[in-house]
Amino acid sequence: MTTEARSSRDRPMRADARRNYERLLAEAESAFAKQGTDTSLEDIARRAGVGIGTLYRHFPTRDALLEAVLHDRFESLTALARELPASLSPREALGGWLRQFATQATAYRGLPASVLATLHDESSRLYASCHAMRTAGMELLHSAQRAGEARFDADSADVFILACSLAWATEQRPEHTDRFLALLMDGLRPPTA
Amino acid sequence: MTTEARSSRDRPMRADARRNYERLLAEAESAFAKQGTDTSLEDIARRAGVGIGTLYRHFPTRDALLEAVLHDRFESLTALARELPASLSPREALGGWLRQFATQATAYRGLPASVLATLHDESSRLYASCHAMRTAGMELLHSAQRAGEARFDADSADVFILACSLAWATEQRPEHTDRFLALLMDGLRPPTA
DNA sequence: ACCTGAACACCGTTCAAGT
DNA sequence: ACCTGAACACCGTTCAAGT
Repeated sequence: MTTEARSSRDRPMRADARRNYERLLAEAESAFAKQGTDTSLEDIARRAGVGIGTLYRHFPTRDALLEAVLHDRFESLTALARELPASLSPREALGGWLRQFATQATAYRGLPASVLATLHDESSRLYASCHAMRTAGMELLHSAQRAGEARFDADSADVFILACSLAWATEQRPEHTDRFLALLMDGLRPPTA
Repeated sequence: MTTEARSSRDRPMRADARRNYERLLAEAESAFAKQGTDTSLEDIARRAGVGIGTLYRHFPTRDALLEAVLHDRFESLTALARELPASLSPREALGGWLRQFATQATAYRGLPASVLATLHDESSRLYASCHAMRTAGMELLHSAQRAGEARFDADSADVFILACSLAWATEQRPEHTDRFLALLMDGLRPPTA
């Protein structure tokens, strides 16, 4: 199954295999950044100087490769969601997290779509990593709701979709991130406030 | 240039050419609906029973084909934008139009992205047709702003991007269109109201 | 255990040859 | 004037053969 891909983080690898793994990761990172999440896998292998088969051995699907590239980002977003409430009001914490999420999710063109797509496919490696981040982030929504600082008629699935839409909009006009975010946050305000 | 594609609506065509044109349009419509805007052009030609060259002759680019398929939708959205203010308040007119826009833009998966992408490419046939619709729709935003029923710190380019994000979100959860729309409309409310 | 690249299937796009 | 389909370039994915 995904044993090969996993081993790179969990178990030792032969030196040449590890080197190939790292090279592929580095090239994938830069290719996704430059060309978007639908960039050519063959190109990545070529630039990394390995056969296409090697890419598939390490990353059996495009999602597996994307997950490896995104893993650290997702982890830090999860961590952020747990730290923010310490220093900010529930509403501010949610806003701060959404802002960071939108920024991170704009790193590669097409990422918001890829992230949402993965949530429909539990078998994907991206799913687990993404799910944890989503859960942590949406905990901030629940806190804000309990504190009466966010409306109740939007479940976390909705809000996560909106967060992705926000990222999608941000992708179109990065310089207006703050406006889009402000609008989303205003929309999330409880009706009576 | 685009003379061939144009001629189908403007000038007479040889009978066989017209038949091919109609068939291609019909197959494209159903292929876009079933497979999204990135569906295979070869497949469309095959289903229409014509050579791939014939598809390219009538529709030199994917956008040209998309435009032909979307033309009527865009025209009716433009018309709607002009009719709504007669019977509704400026704010309600904007909301009603956005609702219809989101619904229409969900007809084919990937459409919100295609529509936004086209606005960066003035030479595209889709551009003109899309631009007219956008202008008419965003006129409703300006009316609402003048009536004090929408905030001023969002220009029409922003709001159109948001409308596309709304459509994008709707694509993910069609059954929650109204919630997403309500949230957007609340976000557009003037701060003091 | 890992790597390679040929092989297969598929698509986008062009264009010479046909009617 | 229009149609056809072969030709070319490219990509995703698999797998037999190599070390």
